[in-house]
This record gives sequence, C-alpha cells and structure tokens, in this order.
Amino acid sequence: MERKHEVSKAVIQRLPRYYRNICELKAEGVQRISSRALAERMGLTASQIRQDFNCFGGFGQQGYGYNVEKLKDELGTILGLDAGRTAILLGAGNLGRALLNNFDFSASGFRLLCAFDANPELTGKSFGGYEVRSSDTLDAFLAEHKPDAVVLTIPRGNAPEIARDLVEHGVRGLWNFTGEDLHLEGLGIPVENVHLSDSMMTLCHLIGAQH
Amino acid sequence: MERKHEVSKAVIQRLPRYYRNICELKAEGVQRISSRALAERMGLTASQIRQDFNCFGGFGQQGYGYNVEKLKDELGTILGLDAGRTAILLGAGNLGRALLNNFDFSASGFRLLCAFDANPELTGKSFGGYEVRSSDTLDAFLAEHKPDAVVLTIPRGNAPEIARDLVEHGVRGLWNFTGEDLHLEGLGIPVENVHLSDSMMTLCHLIGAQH
DNA sequence: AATTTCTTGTTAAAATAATATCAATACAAT
DNA sequence: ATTGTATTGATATTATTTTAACAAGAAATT
Repeated sequence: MERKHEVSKAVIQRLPRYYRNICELKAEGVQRISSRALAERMGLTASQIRQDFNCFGGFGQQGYGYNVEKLKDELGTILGLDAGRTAILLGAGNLGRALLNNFDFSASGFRLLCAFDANPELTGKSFGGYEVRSSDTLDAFLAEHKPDAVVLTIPRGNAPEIARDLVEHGVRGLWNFTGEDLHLEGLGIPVENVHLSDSMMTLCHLIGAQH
Repeated sequence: MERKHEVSKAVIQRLPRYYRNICELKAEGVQRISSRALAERMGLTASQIRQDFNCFGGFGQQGYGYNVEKLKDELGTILGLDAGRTAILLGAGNLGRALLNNFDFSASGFRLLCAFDANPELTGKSFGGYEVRSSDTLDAFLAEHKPDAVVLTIPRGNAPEIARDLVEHGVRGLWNFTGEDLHLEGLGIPVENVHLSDSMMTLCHLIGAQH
C-alpha cells in the first residue's frame, strides 16, 4: 500500500482509466481478472499493468489474478475518491453552468459546495442544484469552509492573480478551465489545466498524418 | 519540414500547447523568441523545445531564435489547422449542445457542418448557429459531404458499433465523448477519447499526495 | 497427494524520452 | 571588417519508461 519511491506522473495519469475499466468490469458482474485479460481489454501490456499496480503495493494473487471488487476499492482509495474532498466553482458563465448542470463531481471524488460569480444577476440562482453566490462573499466562505479545490471557469486575464490569492486562502488544488496555463507546482499546489481544444487539434494533425 | 522517422506521441501532444503559447506571444506583439525564453515561459527545457521543433525540420535561426509569425504558421501547418478539415456532431444532448453553443471548432482546425440527433423534437433546431438534422439522413449526408471527423456526443452503449459504421462510411477521425474508450488504431483511424473526469480524479489524488 | 496450469511480483533488459553539450553560424557592437 | 555574444541543430549522455523474463506460489485437475 505504501509507495517505495515517488510514483511517476505517467502512472498517476493511467489510474483514472484503470478505475473506469474496473468499474465497468464490476458492473458487468466480473469478479476476477488477470493482468493479461485487462491488458487485452485496455490495449496495454500485462507487464505494464502489473508494474503500475505494484507502485502501490501488489493487490493481486498468484495463479488467481485480481479481485475486481478489491481492486476497485484500492484504486478508489489511491485516487482519494473516498477522502471526502470538497470544491467550489468560480465563474458561472456558459462553461461553469454547463459543468454545474452536467458534470458528476462526486464521481471524481469531490463534493461541490456551491458556485461563485461576480455578476449580481446570477447571485441566488441555482444550476444543477448548486447555488451561485456573490464573489464578495468568497473570502469569508473560504475561511469558513476551507474547500480543497476550486474549479476555475472565469475568463482568462487575471487568472494567475486569482489563483495565487486562492492558494493563499488555503486552496490545495485547481481544476483550471481558463485557457491560461497555471503553474503552481513551485508552491506544491497541483493544477490540472484543461484545454479541450488540444485533443481536437491533435486529432486534426493525426487525420493529416494518416496513410 | 519533412519528418525523418515517426514523430512520437509525446511530441505530438505538446504541439497544441506550443501553438497556444506562440499565438499568445504574437498577440503580445513579440516578433522573435529563443528556445530558452520560450522554455522559461512554458516551464520546459530549451533543449526539449529545440528537439521537438526539429522533428519537423528546424525553423529557427542561429544567433537569432525563432520568428514568432513564422513559427505560428509552421506549427499551424503541422497541426493541419489550415487543411480545411470538416466535421459533424452526432448527438445533440446536453453535452453536444454545450459544444455547439460554446466550442470554437474553427480554432481547432475544423469547419463544423451541422449536427445530427435521433430525437425528432430537435430536428430543424439550431444551436450556436449549427442546424440539427435527423439521424435518418446521416448516411446520405456522409456519402455526399464526406466529413473528415465526427464529434461523438451520443450516450454510451452502442458507441463501438456506431463508430465502426462511421468509419465504413469514410470518416477519418473521432472526437469521442461517449465515456467508452474507442480503439480504432487497428484500422488506422485516430480517436481522441475525452474523459473530463480523468483530470479531476488526478487532481483528487494529487491533493492527497501533497506534503 | 501429486502434478499441471496460471498468474503474480520482481528483476533484468530494451526502448524511448529528456537533457546536456558543443561546433557551426548568424547577428550585434565596436 | 573584426570581435564578441547569442542561439540553433545535431550529437552524446543520462534518465525514465516500457517490455520481457522468470522464480515463487496459488488454484485447478487428475
């Protein structure tokens, strides 16, 4: 369960995909699976799967494979999905509201507390069951509820300053949709910079690179 | 300009980020930039940037650096943004409509032609200026307009069958939001499987791994 | 109970990716 | 013009990641 050295970013980024596939297997009623079968399903090598899992201590059994139920729990714990983390959303524009209305935060390990927006017309309204509050009340809220993460859906521009301010108020992670890459690793604060267009551009390139 | 060997996936996936930063530099009025300055800005090493660019033939100049305008054009061409690719969107549910209304397809190299949905109530309506047509007319449309890519925003379930069918009708790439990973590399068809939740789960883990 | 078949965890090897180094050369300054 | 400075592209080195190999051990079979 305890990691020996530091686990590489490459491994970490494969964890959600493992988790997804294991959840699917469980839903399909599968009770056990071998690294080989999982590899075939996911398009990886069995070796890589075993080595990845072993970064966190082996939870398989020789001659048997991996118990799906146990594996799901282990991966969930490693991902911290059961750690009861909380988050708020900052910026209830089009993108922010789309997330509020449609994204399942709890499935990603976060309880979303509420949203904030500077536009007074939005104050008091709700989207997806989440209340939008005035940005004026943000600092007080942070001090009182100490959310772990902030979903940044504000327009770009002063995102870096706002991010720094949030971190100074105790925020421990950012899910950044502003389009402006934020780098707070120096402060030890993880940031996930989301750029939907990147994958579409990659696709554009790969279509051209065909044949 | 011509690549020597096969360019690795790691390099390809950095291209959109390079392109973004170069666009920002151009917007800032910067006319030239050295690999060192760009590295500092992006949090990479100068060596990596030079090696990445050189995968496609060096477009820098010794003692000078890279001309921002030229670099933008080169990266744009490599990404195929100027190749005039076309796409359609399949599935005008919440997510599909959010994309139609808000996503800038042209900035990612695609001209979106229209959307399709099986729900007759949506037929004829428009979102973000894109018309929703009946799924019944899809095959005829594919045959006539031969779009390069399909944005898959249908519910999961029969996504694999639909994907295969699209490919048989000439579609050359998929931007897949169904939640079910598709693997058509065997057919030589690139697929970008999008899982927004993956980055949020990664963040959840990283917050727990702090200190 | 003995034997065979699986399958893991671990170690070793190979492949890949990132970084450092440096000669070549363009620009800038004098 | 000459010298000094800056910076690339290429090569070499180092680090990381992936894959392969295999002993150890569990389950299934006879």
